[in-house]
Amino acid sequence: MVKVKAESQKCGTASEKLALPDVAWAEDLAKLSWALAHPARVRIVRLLLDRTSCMCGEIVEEMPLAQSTVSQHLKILKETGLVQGEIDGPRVCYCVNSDALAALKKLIADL
Amino acid sequence: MVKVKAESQKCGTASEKLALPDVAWAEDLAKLSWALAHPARVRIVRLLLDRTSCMCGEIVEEMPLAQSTVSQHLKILKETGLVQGEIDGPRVCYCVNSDALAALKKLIADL
DNA sequence: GTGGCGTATCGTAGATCGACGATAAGCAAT
DNA sequence: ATTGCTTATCGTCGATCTACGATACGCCAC
Repeated sequence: MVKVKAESQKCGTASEKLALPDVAWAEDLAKLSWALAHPARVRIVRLLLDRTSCMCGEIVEEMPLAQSTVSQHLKILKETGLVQGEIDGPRVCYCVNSDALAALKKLIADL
Repeated sequence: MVKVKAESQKCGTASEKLALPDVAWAEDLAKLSWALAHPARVRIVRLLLDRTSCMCGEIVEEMPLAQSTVSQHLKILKETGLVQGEIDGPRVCYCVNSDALAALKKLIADL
């Protein structure tokens, strides 16, 4: 839906520049894309989608990575908003933020 | 903020393993996502989509980056296959590879 | 060929990532 | 309060990214 006005002219005039909102838009998409820019994070998201929720320890078992490394990836995913964790006693139950995922899908689809 | 659903579901003993193809799939998606994991590259792709094709020099003028930096971003985009450049005399006309873009859209949409 | 234009590559420097082990922090049960 | 389990953070290392200027390459026009 974030359509940009058509400046579909020939590659002759460099007069047009990207609108300011476009910069923020690019940063949003870049941030979300960056969250998925590592295979481990992609697999984590996939895992959470398959299970709807999951503990950190289980993710660790699925991947050849140390617990601290997985925790860091989860932190990144949380910072981008793609994943959220709910404290459940001594554990944390992670799940995908479907709103953020939908936003990413829309940004990509509207590309 | 966004709220999360109940944590009641215990993530019991389902020690499922990701299928092997899933690893390759994750790497593919990660690679494509990585291409868009930088605002400059997002803007480049957007610019190319708006114009269907564009020279490197024009991209440079649209962004506060040196020509060599833009060239490096273009190289990354080419390596991922999202963008391709046609040599047109002394210049290079870049355009988005719609197949690769469609592949990315599908990978994201199927998430 | 020479010159000029557009692009790619090189080399460098600073910042960030990705990985790990070690350690701290939080909560439930004893 | 102490123990045990789960997760987060710290500190560090090597690798990679990002940016830039400088330079090399390719292609026309002259």
